[in-house]
Amino acid sequence: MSSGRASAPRAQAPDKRRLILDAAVRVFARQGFHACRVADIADEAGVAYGLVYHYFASKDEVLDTLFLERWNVMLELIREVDAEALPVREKLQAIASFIVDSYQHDPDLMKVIIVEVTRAANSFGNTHIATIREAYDLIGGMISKAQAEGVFKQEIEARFAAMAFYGAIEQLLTGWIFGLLPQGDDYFERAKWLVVETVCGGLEQ
Amino acid sequence: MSSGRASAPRAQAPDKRRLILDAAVRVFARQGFHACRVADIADEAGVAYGLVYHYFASKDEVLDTLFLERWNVMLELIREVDAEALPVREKLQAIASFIVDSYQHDPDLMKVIIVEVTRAANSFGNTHIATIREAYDLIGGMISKAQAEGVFKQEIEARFAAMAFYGAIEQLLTGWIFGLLPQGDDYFERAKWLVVETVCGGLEQ
DNA sequence: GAGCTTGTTGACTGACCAGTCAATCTGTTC
DNA sequence: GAACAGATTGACTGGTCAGTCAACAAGCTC
Repeated sequence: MSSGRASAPRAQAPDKRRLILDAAVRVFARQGFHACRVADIADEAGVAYGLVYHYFASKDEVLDTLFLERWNVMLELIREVDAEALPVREKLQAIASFIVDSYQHDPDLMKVIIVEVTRAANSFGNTHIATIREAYDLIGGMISKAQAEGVFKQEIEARFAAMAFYGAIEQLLTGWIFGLLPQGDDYFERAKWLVVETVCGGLEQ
Repeated sequence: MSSGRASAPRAQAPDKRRLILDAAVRVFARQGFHACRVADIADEAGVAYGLVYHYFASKDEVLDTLFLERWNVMLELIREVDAEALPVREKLQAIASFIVDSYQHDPDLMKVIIVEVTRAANSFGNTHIATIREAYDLIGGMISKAQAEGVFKQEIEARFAAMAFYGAIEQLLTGWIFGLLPQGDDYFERAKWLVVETVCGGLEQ
């Protein structure tokens, strides 16, 4: 132990950049983006104040990074699902599951993304509107296709239905975030099913 | 005209308090609560900076007032509807209509309420959580009753269904707020119907 | 019109905090 | 071990802004 060989790349050298990002998630979730100071992030990460600015150009960029990292994973999943030849219901099920799983896996991160970006019409939401929109459009496309195939009713505009579907999921997460709905593996599983059952049941012919 | 009789209560003396509240709605909607300064509100209202603090204890209290004014009207409507002997679908229709009408009538106010309060888990959302919850609980009660009557399926937890329903509506408003969905009288009418059709269709036995 | 209350004004202050920067440390190369 | 690059530190600065306050105005009462 102690000094050790200098050449050995200290097993899993703590990636400070990652450390800062993870700390930021906790701080943003706890205090909110606006209410926290950059110093809080540095303290939480156990690094010096200035190091945050070595890795990120600004406080905003930290949040941007967190959001894009996760949202892009979701977009990729949606595209993959979309490419497969599955019934709409299963496609929507996969999306709902992914989002709920994301929350189950890292509630803080999802809280930050939803509260500070996805729903923040005056700040980050506006910055990332194009990226956010992509998800809505992809879901809208799935629904539209299902309508063309005669699986879903024609009378309900696909774009609107997509928003309603996504909004229903996000509001379930919001319920968990606010402590308004009971949590736990069982509830998460049922929620995935529930939202698809509800929305698809209403959309099917 | 000119000086006029001093005793006459100047026809509809401009209620400065109201003037400030209305100006605040516009400013909050345009710039966001955090990004705007109290001076912006005063300027928009055409009054002196200090007057804001004559009528309100803080910047926060201005937003609190706006939120409570409107949310209480909605709670009252939900309670009224709940008291009547109507089919669930019509009750939910009334609620969806009220919310969409509210947006149609004053989009800025609804934007502020949704973006700055209802979805702000780290600031005002937390402060008003009890008041917000009341609405969810009332809707949950309606759904629960419909389940007991055999109109809605039992398998879907009422609380979760209520959140999904409310979330779907709010997301439609969000779509309008972000400019992602087309607006106009026709779309508003269709949206009211759509959200109820979708959700009720999925919940009914 | 004196005296009171309430409304109105805007300059000022005190705290806060994002972002800068010069200095120091660590590791690597030749 | 000199020389260099990148990582790390934290004190400091410059600007911002919520909230205060002392003064002035307007209306009301007797």
